[in-house]
Amino acid sequence: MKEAFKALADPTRRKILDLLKGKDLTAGEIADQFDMSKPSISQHLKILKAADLIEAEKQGQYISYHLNTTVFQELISWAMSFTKGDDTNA
Amino acid sequence: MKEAFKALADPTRRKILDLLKGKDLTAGEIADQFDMSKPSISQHLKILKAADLIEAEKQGQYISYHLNTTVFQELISWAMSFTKGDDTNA
DNA sequence: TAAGTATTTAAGTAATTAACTAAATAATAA
DNA sequence: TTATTATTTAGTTAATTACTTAAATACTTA
Repeated sequence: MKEAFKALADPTRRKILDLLKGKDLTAGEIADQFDMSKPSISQHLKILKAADLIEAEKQGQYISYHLNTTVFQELISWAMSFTKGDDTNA
Repeated sequence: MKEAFKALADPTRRKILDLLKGKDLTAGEIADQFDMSKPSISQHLKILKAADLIEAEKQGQYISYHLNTTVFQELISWAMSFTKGDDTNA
């Protein structure tokens, strides 16, 4: 989760996650949505992958990215522990 | 939420939030839990407050801090939108 | 009012981050 | 094999962040 919190701090990376909602996209398709160089987006993808928020799948000369929901679920549990008399994460 | 994501990226700030689970604490009581200068903790508290994750209440010469759960709830909704065929935040 | 305690603000610095361009790798197509 | 396309890695730089110490502010008590 430590990595995920840092990964989520950046607005470009959060927008990438939004783009991946519902549909998988290649690195290039993702980069096309930003006014930023492809290497910069590649770096962001690397950070999101290291945080286990996304997964990559090589398809020929393309690399397809998709969401990995497990860390989002952990995040929900974490946040819920602050909303009640819950001491799950104590 | 933008501010909250950045605030949550730092482990010291996440630990402060954990300390505030269940009980309110003064700035000094919080600082005592860390091997770090009081001004540094004060800065972290300022960032958490700016992100609406905590609220401050002046009590005489002390300042008492407590959690504000609203942003945590927003965070839960946000994270949930990634876990299903949900397009709430689309 | 003067002294002490609690906390913040200010100013400076070292480490980290996010961007860039150029070069490398990998797959496909001619 | 050579060229083209897709993507990443490497190296550099500017901006941001997280700390520090010193000074300022605010309240309490003698």
